[in-house]
Amino acid sequence: MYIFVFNTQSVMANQKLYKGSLQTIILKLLAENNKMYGYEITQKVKTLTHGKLNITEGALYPALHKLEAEGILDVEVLNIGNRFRKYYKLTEHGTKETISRLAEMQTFINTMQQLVNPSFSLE
Amino acid sequence: MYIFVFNTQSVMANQKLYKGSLQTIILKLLAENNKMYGYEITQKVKTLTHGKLNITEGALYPALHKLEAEGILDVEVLNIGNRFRKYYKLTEHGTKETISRLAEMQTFINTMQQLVNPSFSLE
DNA sequence: ATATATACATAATTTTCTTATGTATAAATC
DNA sequence: GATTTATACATAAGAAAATTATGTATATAT
Repeated sequence: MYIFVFNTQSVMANQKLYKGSLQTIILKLLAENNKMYGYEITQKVKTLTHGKLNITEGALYPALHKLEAEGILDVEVLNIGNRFRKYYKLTEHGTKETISRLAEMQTFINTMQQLVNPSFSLE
Repeated sequence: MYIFVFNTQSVMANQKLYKGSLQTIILKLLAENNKMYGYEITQKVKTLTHGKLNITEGALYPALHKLEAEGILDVEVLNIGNRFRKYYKLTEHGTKETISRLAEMQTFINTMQQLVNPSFSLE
């Protein structure tokens, strides 16, 4: 006999809300950690958000490829034993872009906070 | 001779970030204002966000119709002179749903704030 | 020996938006 | 008076960004 208990309140709130913020999250992590590989990013985000945000591979890898194609990220393939890892890091342009995206994210956060709960506002 | 000046920094930051939050914004406004019509919602959001968020009609009306179909909103059609307006208000179920969605939004905001700038965190 | 974790990738589908288009009345401007 | 802008609804086509499903392969833990 098994009893499963899920705390749906604390885990995986509304994943939908994170739509549109994945790229900014990736850029912020790379700004802090110099170079990271995809799987590492998913684990780091899971840890930092206490499991609230789980980046799926189907979202992550296309996002990394796109950022690379846009010249925001550089990639370096390293052999680790018998397998490979693709390490990503910010280009010079990517660093500028990150600063800009983080500013936009802060504006967004402030605006949403103001909208949903004016009393929490910093203004 | 015309000179156009746009301040692209303060107006319309990254509209993409708002993806997924439209329904919650609508619900919050209806919780505060009892009943509102579509156009009124777009104007209210524009004012409250100082022009940072402009809800398009192509996004708004389908969202209202969906919330109504889900039993979250009730609609009442009123004649104003020679035209009509569709006033929306929260159902009983919609009020509960709003409380839940606002809690999810607050969790999202806190998580994103923590991610992009840990020093701003309230924790 | 088997299951789980690590590590990449892509295709099909879904969701949610933008952009474009359409209709119609009211008010403001030229 | 004519024209533009604002008010007020609606939907269709297309784009963007995700989820879900599937695939491959090695390393580690049970």
